Amino acid sequence: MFARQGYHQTSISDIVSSQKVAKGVFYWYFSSKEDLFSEILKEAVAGLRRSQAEAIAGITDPLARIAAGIEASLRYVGRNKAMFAIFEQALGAPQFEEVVRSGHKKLISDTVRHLQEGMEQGRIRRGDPEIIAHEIFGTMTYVARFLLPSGSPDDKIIAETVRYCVNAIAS
Amino acid sequence: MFARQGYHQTSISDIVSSQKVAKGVFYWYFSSKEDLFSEILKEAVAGLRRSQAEAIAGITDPLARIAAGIEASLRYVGRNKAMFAIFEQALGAPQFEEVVRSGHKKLISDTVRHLQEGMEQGRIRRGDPEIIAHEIFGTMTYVARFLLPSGSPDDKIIAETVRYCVNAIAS
Amino acid sequence: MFARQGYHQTSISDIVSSQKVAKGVFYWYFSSKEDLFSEILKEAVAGLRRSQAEAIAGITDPLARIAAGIEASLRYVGRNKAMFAIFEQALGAPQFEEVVRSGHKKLISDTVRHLQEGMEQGRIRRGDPEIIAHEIFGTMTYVARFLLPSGSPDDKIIAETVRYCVNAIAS
Amino acid sequence: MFARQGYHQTSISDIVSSQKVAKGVFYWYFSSKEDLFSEILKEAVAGLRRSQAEAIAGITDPLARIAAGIEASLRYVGRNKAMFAIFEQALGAPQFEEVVRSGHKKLISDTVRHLQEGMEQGRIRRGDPEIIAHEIFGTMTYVARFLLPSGSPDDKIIAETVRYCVNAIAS
DNA sequence: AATGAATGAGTATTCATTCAT
DNA sequence: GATGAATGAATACTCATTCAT
Repeated sequence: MFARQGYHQTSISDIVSSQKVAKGVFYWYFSSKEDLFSEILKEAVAGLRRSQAEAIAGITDPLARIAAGIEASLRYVGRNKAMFAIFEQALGAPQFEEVVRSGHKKLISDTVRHLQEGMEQGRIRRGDPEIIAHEIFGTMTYVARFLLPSGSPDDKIIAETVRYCVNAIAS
Repeated sequence: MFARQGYHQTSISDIVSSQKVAKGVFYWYFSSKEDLFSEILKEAVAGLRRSQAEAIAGITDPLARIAAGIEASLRYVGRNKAMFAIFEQALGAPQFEEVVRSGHKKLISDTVRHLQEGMEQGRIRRGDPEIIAHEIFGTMTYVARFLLPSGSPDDKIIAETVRYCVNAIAS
Repeated sequence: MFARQGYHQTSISDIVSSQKVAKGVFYWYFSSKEDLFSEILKEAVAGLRRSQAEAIAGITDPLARIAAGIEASLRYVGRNKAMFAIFEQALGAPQFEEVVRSGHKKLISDTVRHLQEGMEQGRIRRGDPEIIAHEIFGTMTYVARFLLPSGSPDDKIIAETVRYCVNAIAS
Repeated sequence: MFARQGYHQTSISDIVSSQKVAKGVFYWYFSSKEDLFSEILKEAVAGLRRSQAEAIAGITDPLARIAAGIEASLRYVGRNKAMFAIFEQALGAPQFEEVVRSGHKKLISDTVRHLQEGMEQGRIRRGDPEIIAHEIFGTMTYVARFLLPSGSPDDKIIAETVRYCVNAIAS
């Protein structure tokens, strides 16, 4: 509901009545509306990291790992569009700044590690890995936001995006 | 104020009292809170396009035009962080979907034109220009969102980002 | 309404609908329910002090001033039973401790002044004026609380109370 | 907890968790929150009467009995400040009017008996014993409320209060 | 006897918007 | 053009109470 209607447009009333439970139950499990939203946010980040980790398991080449990570991420987001929409809402809201920052840091530092390794091995061009990680992340995010919901086949979009990022960073 | 506190955390009261005028004045100039926000949004998009247009004026090589556009955009966003923060808030809110979509379409189609020209001239690798335009946009956006507010010098970040995008699309 | 139904049993809704105004008006004039209650409290104390001051104006004998003050207070409370009931509710409530304390201090110190003067002139027996002031106050308060609302004629009660206090403190 | 935080600020949750039992237990022993509060109230009145009865046992002079009763009451309240605070909260609340009234009636009629006897024996000045009993009660109550919690030594306050009341009613 | 999850009515407060002056 | 008092729908959150286990 947060994804569909937005955080502010979704009332606790909406939430509990959609689950056919009384209002009190909500507060038995969550301390506030913000709390629920944060939980979803954290779960979204955790899920994304899990699917990235699975995808790169066993791949030794750092550049290939990054490519696999991008593909896995886009597929994950494709399957969990609601979670992604929620993430987006959190971006602009001061009250979720902290959760967003912390999620980001984790995701970025995962990528930074592969980038550093790749640079050392000469597979990835030299540069500030922190900046490059953000660039990759941004590429993925926008594609996910504006293209995956559209009609065009995901596979084509995903392949193009992987190619874009690999070109951008390969040495 | 929208940028600093968020759309919902900013009340009409806050706005008018910061300008030392009465509430009625607000409704003399804007039909609603949403209207004001949309105006700011449209102005942000227009400003970004203007600075892109200025930057690429006189450049004939399409790839160079894109590079110049990216640099100009990042500089513009760096100078107008508040506007950017507002844009971000609009992304997650259903009520601004339309304005966002329309702004995006304009920005994307500006880039698509250069990409198509570049592909025809062999300066830019073949691919779906629509997808590539989104990729470029996403790269810029994330960098703007997460790196420009940080302490590190903008020039370094901008140079790295231009390089990233050019590598990604050059043939 | 606070006096009749109690602070917690009186909702903002009750208050505004009794005045046939919308809920928002309440918050235009008072910042909260607590604020309204505090205002009433302060007004009650101010009114009591005013009627005491009027009653003792021109009386030179300190003991007579105290007697006149007691009579005036009881008559005031008799005329403003609602205000008194409100004061009583504030006594037990932690959130009004401060207002109560400050009101009390004023009323007590008014009396303390007369007591000291009376002791110096030998009209009033020696003793801790602070304690005696509380004793007088308590006498009045309980009488007001439990006897004035009853059927019996006020004059008799008031006369008896004045006599009680005067006996208690005269030298 | 009622004394410290107030009746409304104390939830059943607070109560049961402070005792490390589940909510259900509360309703096994008490039928409602009001019920618990009333029980405490009644117990407070009973305790006060018990300590008065003990104090006056064996004293034949009615005036001395009253003096002993006042001293015993103040000492009891000094030892049971929480109970007293609870009594005070009940004063303003319509839902406890009945319990308060009934407690009062008992305490007042105890005193009235001694007063009548004292008047017959010429030890106590003539007057309406009902009114005088309230006056005595009020004196004690306010002293208890505002002076006993303060730092000053209880003995001095108690002695002064006994003197005040005895002066007030002695013939 | 005891647990604690579930209920749902109740309530203070906010705020976009209007409109008589 | 401007004021600011008034409107009232909307909403997060609390908490006494119940009851299946």
